Parts: sequence; C-alpha cells; structure tokens
Amino acid sequence: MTSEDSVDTLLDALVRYTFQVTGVLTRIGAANDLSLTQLRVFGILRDRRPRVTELAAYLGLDKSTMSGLIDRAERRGLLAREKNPTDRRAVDVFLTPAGHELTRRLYGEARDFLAPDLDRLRPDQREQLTALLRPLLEPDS
Amino acid sequence: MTSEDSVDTLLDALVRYTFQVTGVLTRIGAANDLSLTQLRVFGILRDRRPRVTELAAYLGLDKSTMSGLIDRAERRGLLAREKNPTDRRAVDVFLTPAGHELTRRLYGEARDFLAPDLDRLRPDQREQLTALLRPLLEPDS
DNA sequence: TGGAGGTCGTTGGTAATACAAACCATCTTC
DNA sequence: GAAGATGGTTTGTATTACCAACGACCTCCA
Repeated sequence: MTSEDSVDTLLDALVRYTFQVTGVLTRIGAANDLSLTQLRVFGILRDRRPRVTELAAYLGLDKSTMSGLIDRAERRGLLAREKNPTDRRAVDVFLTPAGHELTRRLYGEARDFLAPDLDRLRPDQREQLTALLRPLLEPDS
Repeated sequence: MTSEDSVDTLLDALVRYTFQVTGVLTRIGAANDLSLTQLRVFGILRDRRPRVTELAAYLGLDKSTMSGLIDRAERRGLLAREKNPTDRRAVDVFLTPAGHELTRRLYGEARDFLAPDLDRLRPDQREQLTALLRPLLEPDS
C-alpha cells in the first residue's frame, strides 16, 4: 500500500464516520428543537468567544447566515452578543449560562448514543484513538 | 484516568473533529452548489441503494424532507428513483453516472483540503487510525 | 379471504437555514 | 483625512426541515 492509498483509505473512513456521527447529532438536535448547525455553533462556543465572522468561517457559512442563527439563539436566551472593545466593528458571541447548561446536556446525550460504539474499543485503543486525533485538531499551522 | 473519563475525552475529540470536517465539507458543498445534507446523501449512495425511509433514518431526517431533497437532486440528474420490485410501496434511490462522477470529484476536493492535516501523522499512524475507526463504522450490532 | 391496522412515500403548510447583494460603521493605509 | 478594506446587519429568494394528512400497498389473523 502506497502512502497515497493510505491517505485515501483513511479519508474515506474519516468522512464515513463523520457522516455517522452527524446523523446521531442531527437526531439529538431534532429531539431538542435544534438544527445540526446550531449544535455546531454551541460546540464551538463551548470554549471560545469568537466574533461573528470567525464563527461563520469555521462553520463554512456566510456571515449573513450567522446573523440569523445568532438572532434566533439569542432570542431563546442561549447565547449573547457583545461589542468587541478593541475593534468596534466586531461583535463577540458567547454562550449564556443557559446555553452552557444546554450544551452540557446535549453532550451527555451524544455520549449515550455513541458510547455503545466506543465500547467496541478496548480502553487502551480508545486512548490511542484520542491521541491520534489530537494532531488533527486545531490547525494552528 | 478512569474508563469513564477516557470515553468522555475520546467523545470530545471525535465530536470536535467531526465538526471540523463538517466545516470543510460545508465549504466544498457551497462551492459546488450543494448543501451539506446533499453531500451526506451522495456519500451514502456512493455504495448503497437504500429506500427513501432508510436514507432518511440514516441521515436523521424526516421522510418528507428526503422527498424534497431527492426531487431536487433528481431534477439535476444526479440521482434517480426506481420502484422496489419486491415491495411496491418502497422506492429505491441511487446515483446516476453523473452523480457518481460528481461524488468522485467532491471526494477529491475533500482530500485536497484534509490531506494537509492527515500529513501530520506518520504513515503507520494513519494506518493505525484507519484500523481504529473500522470497528466504529457500520453498527451491525 | 377479506378486512384492520401498519408501513411507504408524497403533498401541503409553515418555520428555519442559507446565499448574495446592498448598506452603514469602523478600521487601515498612505 | 480620504480611499479602500473589513465587520455585521438587512432584504430578498431558494432550500432545508418538520408535522399532519393522504393514497397505495403490505401483513396478519379471525
């Protein structure tokens, strides 16, 4: 197996598993009256406080789409806006306490759904997988 | 670290990476005039020929949502319907040649976007990751 | 065998999601 | 201090998504 092939095989598995997880998350969202996109928003805001454009760029969405998403979630009291003190054009977005609480609950549900799959791996394999995923996250490069 | 914690840590990494890949796929889709959901549909149909309800269940969507998605993609000549010969209520869905061609192209683009990340892993690590993902796919259990 | 009740997919109605273009406010650069 | 770039919102339109209701078909069993 050449190096090219190993990338293709891995890519295929990653995309496939991504779709599988996405299906689970879509159902969890629907059960809580949230779209997949909103779930993604909460997932990001869990430990960050980006501006609107950053959020849109990360999600791969247009900034005008972000405005609406934020509007509706703000109306539900799940997240909030605050003018960036340094750049007065920019608007920072962050979770409210209610948003954090909801996000925690959603992760709990995701855990319940996905844990049976993860249990097919031995504990040492789970740690190995975690370690292998780490370099793929946060593309600071 | 207890076993509980190892699942939580892994879950967190998996969800995080899923969101990251989803962001890339959303952008690729947008550049090709396709929604993330349509991408997911093509990803499934690549090697399957499910009926409408199966597709909806896998995606975590309502069957009426599927009808519309299939309608539009069919109108674009990317996929087709065919009555299931065994169960005349059911309708099978599958990619047309044009749909297969498009799907191949999209996977190529995904590869281009994600390969730089994957290159951070050594070849043996990539194979290890592929092997670890395999048990998580296709939950026949 | 002939309904009764279930499943499959579509349709119609409504709200959320998403893009593009136009806009004002602010920042950057020179 | 003006020209051009960037940040976010608004407006308008198409897609995505749910639910409820429907006709067609299947299954079961009385």
